[in-house]
Amino acid sequence: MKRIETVFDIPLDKTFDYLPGPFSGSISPGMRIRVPFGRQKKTGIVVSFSEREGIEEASCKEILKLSDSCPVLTEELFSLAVFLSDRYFSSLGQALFSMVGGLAPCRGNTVAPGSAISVAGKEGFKEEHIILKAEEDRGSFNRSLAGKLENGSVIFLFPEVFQAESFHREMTDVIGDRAILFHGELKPRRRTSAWSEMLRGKNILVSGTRLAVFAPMGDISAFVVNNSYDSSYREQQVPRYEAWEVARYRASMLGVPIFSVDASLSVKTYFRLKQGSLPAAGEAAGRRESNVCIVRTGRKNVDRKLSFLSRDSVSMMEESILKEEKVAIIHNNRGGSRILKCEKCEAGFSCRTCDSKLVLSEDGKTLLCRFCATAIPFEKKCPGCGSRKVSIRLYGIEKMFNILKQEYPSVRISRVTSKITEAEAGDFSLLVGTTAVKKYLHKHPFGLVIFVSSESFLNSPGYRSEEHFFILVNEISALLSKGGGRIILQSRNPVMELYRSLSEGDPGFFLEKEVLARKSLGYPPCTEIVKAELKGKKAGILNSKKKILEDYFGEKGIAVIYSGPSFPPVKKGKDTWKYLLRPLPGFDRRDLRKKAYEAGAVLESDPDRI
DNA sequence: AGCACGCCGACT
DNA sequence: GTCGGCGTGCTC
Repeated sequence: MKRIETVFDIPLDKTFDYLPGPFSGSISPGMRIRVPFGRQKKTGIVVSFSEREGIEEASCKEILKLSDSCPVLTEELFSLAVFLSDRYFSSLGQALFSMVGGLAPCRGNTVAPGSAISVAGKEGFKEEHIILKAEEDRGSFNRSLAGKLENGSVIFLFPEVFQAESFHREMTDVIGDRAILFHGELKPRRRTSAWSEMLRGKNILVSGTRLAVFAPMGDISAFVVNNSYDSSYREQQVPRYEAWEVARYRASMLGVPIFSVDASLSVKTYFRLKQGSLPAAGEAAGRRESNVCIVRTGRKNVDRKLSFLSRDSVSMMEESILKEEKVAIIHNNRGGSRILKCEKCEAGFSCRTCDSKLVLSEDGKTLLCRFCATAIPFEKKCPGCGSRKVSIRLYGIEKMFNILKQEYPSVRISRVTSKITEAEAGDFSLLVGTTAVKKYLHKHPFGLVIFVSSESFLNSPGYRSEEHFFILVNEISALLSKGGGRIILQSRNPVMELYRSLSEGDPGFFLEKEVLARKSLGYPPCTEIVKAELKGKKAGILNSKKKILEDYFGEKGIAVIYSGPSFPPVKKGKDTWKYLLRPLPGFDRRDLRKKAYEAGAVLESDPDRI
């Protein structure tokens, strides 16, 4: 009797065999089926048939029902799932379910027999990066790339749903229902109908978020990724894929081009450009006219009443308000944003091992290095010269908002944080908030954007904090450039390459330095790192699991960069252990995953946050 | 992953 | 004395 080999959304690579029962003639690989699984019922995905009769027939259960009347996955997506499971440490089942897990049962429409993948051959693959001078140019780039539609379907990825929706509306006006919107926030029914239209259709233009990288058309002719460095391209659940990377892999397998339309260079893009693995798109690495101005803040030049702004910032702000331009004040509120500065010496808060900046832990008790495992207790004095003249300032959005309202009673001031909705923000001419104000910069012209404390961004832990700030400022710079808006970066000590790059509009200073740092310290994009998270309550059991992992790391030459709950500080209880690993190139990914599974650890390749 | 079974610690 | 959290094992 024929067996149906099935995989599930569980971290096991094993396939489970079922008997077709009454559905014998109507099952094919790529369909989802409902089956008994232990004491529960589960949905699985059929991967193949086997004729094996060896195992006892009795232990093999029958399929309960078919979830789909036709396959929801193509052969190409199957092989993409193999890539996902290998690259991002998941089972094949988890990879397949990340593509079609959210779909309602798919009924009534059969895939046209001719729609099997036409493998175009690898020669059509190329990677191109477009760096926008102004955000307004994005539309025309995307529209021109939509011209590729003549040769087959095109997938457009956007970081946020609202951006995908707006491009989709625009495209619907041009090509009608050949424009399809696809993202994870669609209700199952709409998501399913979009999926089956993509399965059957030709010359489709898909606009979507990271999930749309799995759009199932058989005639894909190009991928377009907007702001390809954006952190929302990273899936937070297993498999923790990165959509730009998946798109690139898919493009290379299909032999089609991939375009990135970016408001900023990222370290990764720059690294690839430098390696020569990318054709430099125009002046990708070149300069743009800068609208960024650095303002050094210190005792002497802060405003009397608005103590979080320098006098220069205040006068520029008042000037803008008089001209009836909108002004935004941005502050990174995370963890209270402690700003450390020694009044006596310059080098006080640097790590002795790797010369990187030290930051204060959330509890304020420890100084932590953003790159290595250095952690020294903070005793309210400068670790360099011992001076007690160390300033720790703490500002919040709320406090700044109240002070501003008091000082400018006639100005319409609004607050923006991730928790405050647009309606609540209302009409305004002065906006105070976290990076959530970015959304407003898209929707209204602004004359001035002030970063209260660049340090509040740069001091957040993680090897990419400088890069994130660099990208954020470049994005805002692109948003403001057409309207002649300006950016002020307040900083207590603006001496890094980063500031020079931003103020001179030349990304090279920062990117060059950053690539060198990543290279010598062994961080992405130069070296792959893997984060392993281990949970456990009882010390004894936890230690035995830790031992499984640590023995394995030792045996395979996998370097552990740090471990234990002391670094970085773990917020959610004391029961999570994190390892940051630096495996040797070409390591056995499947084997590492197997060991991690044994120890109950979750792996993430090249994590953004460490 | 999710569920049941089974082991030790603190409670009426 | 049991209740329950957590660790372990199994799923065709």
